[in-house]
Amino acid sequence: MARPRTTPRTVDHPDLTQVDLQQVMEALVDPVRRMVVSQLAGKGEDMSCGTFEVPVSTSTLTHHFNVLREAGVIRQYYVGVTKFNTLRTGELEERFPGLLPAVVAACAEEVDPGTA
Amino acid sequence: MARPRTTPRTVDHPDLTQVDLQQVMEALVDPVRRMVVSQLAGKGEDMSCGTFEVPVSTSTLTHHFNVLREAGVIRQYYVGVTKFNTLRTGELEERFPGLLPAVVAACAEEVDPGTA
DNA sequence: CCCTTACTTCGATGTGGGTCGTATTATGGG
DNA sequence: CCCATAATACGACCCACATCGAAGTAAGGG
Repeated sequence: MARPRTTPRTVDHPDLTQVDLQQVMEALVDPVRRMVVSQLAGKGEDMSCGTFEVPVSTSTLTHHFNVLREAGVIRQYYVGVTKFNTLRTGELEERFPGLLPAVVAACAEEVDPGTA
Repeated sequence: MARPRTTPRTVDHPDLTQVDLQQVMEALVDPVRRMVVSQLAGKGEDMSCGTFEVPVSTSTLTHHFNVLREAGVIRQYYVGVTKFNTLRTGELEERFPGLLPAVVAACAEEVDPGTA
């Protein structure tokens, strides 16, 4: 019986009760991180880290994902060598009602003023 | 007939159409500025600059008022030597629906978790 | 096994912004 | 007129953070 070569890579996520507004605001104030959130919300499905359209290097992008994850905005999980990202929409809504939708809507409106 | 000694002091305010999300987010990400916004929203009436409870010097507070005003979050006007502040609630709601209420609610919830 | 793919880690860098103290200006009262 | 009050302007300081490139690690395919 083959023992697993390595432990499957896991990712830690904070409970939303232990995330405060300051953290979320700091996560959402960066334009690149808002792009990530906006693209996740727009796509409606999980996206791998490499598929985001952002004007920064991959190492910088890794940093942004960390910030978003630690602020409880996104959830991440590995599938093989690829890391996927989801918005923690429902949990965030419970913790900070209306906040994420308002920001996402404002992002969308800036990208395409007609759509809103 | 006494001519006015000086022109009455006026304050410039941006039109909300020329304020972008980045500016508003940057304005609201600072905890001191959120205290200002929160106290304004909680009080329900205009407040003079000196009546806010914030843990910074008056010169720093002046800076925060400037940032909030330039981001279109507050409106300021002089009455004699005193400067008053109002939230531009309605205009902001039109520009970024739901954003200010969500932030204000989150602030209030942090200060007093029971009230929400 | 090696190689590629996908992402991370680390260290260095630069800059923006929050902070303060001091000096200054504006208004109103005595 | 002079002074007190309210707030601003200015300059300096400091630190957090976004950014990058280069090197590292982990999974999977041939």
